[in-house]
Amino acid sequence: MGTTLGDLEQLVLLALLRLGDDAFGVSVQHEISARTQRDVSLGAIYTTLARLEQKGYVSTRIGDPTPVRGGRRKKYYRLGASGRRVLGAALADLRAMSRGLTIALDRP
Amino acid sequence: MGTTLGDLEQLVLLALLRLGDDAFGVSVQHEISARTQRDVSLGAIYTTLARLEQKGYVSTRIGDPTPVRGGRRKKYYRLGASGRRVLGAALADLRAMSRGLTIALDRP
DNA sequence: GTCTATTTCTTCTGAATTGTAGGAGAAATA
DNA sequence: TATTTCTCCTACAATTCAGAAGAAATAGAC
Repeated sequence: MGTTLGDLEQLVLLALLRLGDDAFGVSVQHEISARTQRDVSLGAIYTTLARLEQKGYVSTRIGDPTPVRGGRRKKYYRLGASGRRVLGAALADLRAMSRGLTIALDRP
Repeated sequence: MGTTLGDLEQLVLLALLRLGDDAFGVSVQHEISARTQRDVSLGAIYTTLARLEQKGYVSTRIGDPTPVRGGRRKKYYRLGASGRRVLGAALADLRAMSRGLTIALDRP
């Protein structure tokens, strides 16, 4: 049981960073689909979030209900110190491997 | 069964790019362990290479025996056009998700 | 030359981890 | 009660992983 992250785990953790205090299941899905070419199902998002929580990489809190029809209480996720560290390590590894390789990297 | 890459697949493909004409199982492992903090077993490297070949992302050729004791013939791997494209897409997604963050993928 | 030892590299195998989709369920307002 | 939003559950597919076994090459002894 190493400390490495899968590729979806990396994307989800990055989404948490971007979203700050407004990171919950649906908004994470939106963030990923808006910025990448991947369309990930909500089920995949939630199972990934649950696993990251179980590993201690993210913490959660239950939000207040919103005055919107159907506005169920959201479960907010937040990146913890260990999660940030592991994510940084994963990205650092990719950076190290791709350093100097302008060919593959700058290709849109 | 999409066209997404696992995180080890990404590292292996990057290693192939770096190694050029000298990419075989053991050298891929060396390249990754030399540049990253990950220590990946040879078995993991070979299963990943085989899967990438099966997907058509890499091509292979069998090399000549080398004049070294134990110099078994190597199986050389080379990144193909589709592999390069998929790798570029995976890295582009990560870049898009980390753009603007201090933890960014392309931080100097 | 042939046999054996040794080294290098590859392949196999089974298990653990991670990724995935779809639908059921819960919780909120109208 | 109806409707909407969001979460959770479940089952399976794909990827990652380590360790052991296997194959292929040279070197040295005889």
